[in-house]
Amino acid sequence: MPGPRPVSRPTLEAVAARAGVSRATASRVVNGGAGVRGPLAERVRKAVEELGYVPNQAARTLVTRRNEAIAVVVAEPEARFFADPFFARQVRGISRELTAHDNQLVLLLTGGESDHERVGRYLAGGHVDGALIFSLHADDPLTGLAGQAGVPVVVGGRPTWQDHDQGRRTLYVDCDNRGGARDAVRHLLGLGRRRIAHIAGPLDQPASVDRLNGFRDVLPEGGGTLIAEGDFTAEGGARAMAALLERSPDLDAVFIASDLMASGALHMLRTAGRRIPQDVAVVGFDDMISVAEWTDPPLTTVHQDIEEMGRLMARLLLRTLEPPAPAGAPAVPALASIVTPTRLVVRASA
Amino acid sequence: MPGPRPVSRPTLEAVAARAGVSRATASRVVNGGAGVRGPLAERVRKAVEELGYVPNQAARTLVTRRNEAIAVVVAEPEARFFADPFFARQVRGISRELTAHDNQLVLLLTGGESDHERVGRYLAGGHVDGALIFSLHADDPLTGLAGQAGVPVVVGGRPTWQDHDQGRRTLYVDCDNRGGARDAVRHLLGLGRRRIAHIAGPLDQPASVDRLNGFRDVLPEGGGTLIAEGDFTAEGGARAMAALLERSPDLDAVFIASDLMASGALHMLRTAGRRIPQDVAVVGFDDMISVAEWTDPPLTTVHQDIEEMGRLMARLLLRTLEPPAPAGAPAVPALASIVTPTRLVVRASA
DNA sequence: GGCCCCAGAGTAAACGATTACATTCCGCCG
DNA sequence: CGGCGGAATGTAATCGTTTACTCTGGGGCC
Repeated sequence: MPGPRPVSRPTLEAVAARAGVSRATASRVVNGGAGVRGPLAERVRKAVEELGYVPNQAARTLVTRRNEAIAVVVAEPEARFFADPFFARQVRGISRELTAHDNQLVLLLTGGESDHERVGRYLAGGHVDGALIFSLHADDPLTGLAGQAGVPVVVGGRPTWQDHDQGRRTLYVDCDNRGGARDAVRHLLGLGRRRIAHIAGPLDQPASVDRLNGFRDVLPEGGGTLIAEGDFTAEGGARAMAALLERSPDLDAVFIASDLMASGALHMLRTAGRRIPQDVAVVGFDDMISVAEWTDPPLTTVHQDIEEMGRLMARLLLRTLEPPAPAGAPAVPALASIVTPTRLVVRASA
Repeated sequence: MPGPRPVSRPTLEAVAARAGVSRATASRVVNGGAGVRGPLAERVRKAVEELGYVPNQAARTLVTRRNEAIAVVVAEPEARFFADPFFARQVRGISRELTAHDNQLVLLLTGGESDHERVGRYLAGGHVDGALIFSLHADDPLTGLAGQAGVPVVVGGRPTWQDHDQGRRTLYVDCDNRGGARDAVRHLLGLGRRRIAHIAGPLDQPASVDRLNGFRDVLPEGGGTLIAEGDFTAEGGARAMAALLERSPDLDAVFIASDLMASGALHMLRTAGRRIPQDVAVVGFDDMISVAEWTDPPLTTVHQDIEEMGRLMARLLLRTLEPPAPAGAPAVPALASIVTPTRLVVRASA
């Protein structure tokens, strides 16, 4: 037996009737009450209260063309992405910022190619005012889809195709991957290490490339046998570590492009009988506390403020949506992509 | 400079005009085309194609009172909940099921008390057709809010207040926590362990209580000094383990109510010089692969199919929303809460 | 004291779809 | 050959808001 059929919610009409005013006046009060005299406004507010009136968003959207909702689009060709705490945190920051501005968060998880069409349709359907896009790989068509649907976009992480016209224009928020990597490697040098290896993430992802470039900024000669490519999983980290140990048994430090890979690598190093940090010093990247603090030993790593990045993405997008400033207004700073700083957190592994 | 102002999307009116039919006919074709003759329908479809028409959801919702959207409400008084891979997986299952039925997922993260009012307003506003609610604690008013807003609800995990009238009626999806716990403890018994301890989750959460009850089903005498309460974090697991070791230094096995706590406990056991599983056998709960497979040694644990649970939640809710079957139709099975089975996965720790 | 003007309130026209109901058309049966 | 019925199509009401525009009344200025 289905529950009680939801009683039809009161409409603005009902509120107006109860307060003895016109629908227009009631509407004005509900939306801030500018231009309505005190006592009248009060009557309307009372009626709203008594009836438990809540505006019907569909009707409102229909006329204002505003949804007060933004989409978070997540490409997850591999299962990993969404389960990644990295992403979860970022969504949390986004949610905070959005609800602070009374916007809703619509989550779009896309699996394969077929889903892209669905997402495109959805964005084009005008369900949301803007989109925050996370895609793992270089060739992801999602951003293009959104753009051509006329939906403003901010992407998470630097896009690869900055050389395109569209790429250059695309707003993004990223952390200072390259600078963070430099700090990590300098720290290892400071500890007196001289055979420093690197486990990179998949090199079709800009973050991986940037971290690798940071490594090379400090160690231009560090090449070939001291670099291995992982896949941002613990298992991949272990495999890469094994490969490095075989090729360069004398390495005395590793900078690893993610904490998760680092946890796998630590595992492998222990298995190979290396003591950490005495024999091999290890530095990770991300500062995923649930990982970094609980490895054995606790991981020295490059911290990035993930939640803040999410917040910034949302803020940037919302600003994009604001109506262009009136002529006389104080000039707002132009909208631009954001790169947040990183910070080395020293624990026991290096 | 803002991008190109989004060109106004074509309306159904435009499609109708181009196809040379009335709006009504065009609408019928767009919604499945029942009762429209072949050639006409074809003309309409062509017009849709050429104009790139996408129905305006707001207008549609206004008249049908259907949103094709459901809310996922997550109480996260502590930061932990959302970052928990457990939850992420469940959302993934939900998303799969929803998009398979062309429904959208609206994510509502609620922080403190103040947020509850916001969520209540949102649900009452008729933005969504139903809600999936995850709350950590017993006294969470979210379910009540939704119910009183007339929005159908399915909750994740058994609610505590099953004794209430409302509680009994509330639909939920949970895994067989109690049975899983029994299997875990029986496994330890089978290994010849006799001093078996338990680290429980916070006992204001039903899942924790059920797992504890499963433990007691098998070991009714297992009491006092062999039970400690954790908080589902690795750190809390470590603390609880330390307490147990102090109170009962002779314990030879632990069943721990979550993998994350287990990882902390393993850490503590090693620190205390215990070999695993020789000195102390350890069984976890959840089978969070990213945790359980990478502990040292890999963790024996109780597997639950989290993604499937998410899928089931969504399916159950969608079924609730279906119009009541017409009189003559084959009787559909009554809607009921679901308890999914668990399965012991044996790795190296026990 | 008359006028102008403006702020405050009301009227009504959108917004873009769905759908009950009216109309038309056609084939078929008696 | 006329009328009947049902399927295909069109007409128009409706959903609940916002907002441009009109109307009203009263205060300030000359």
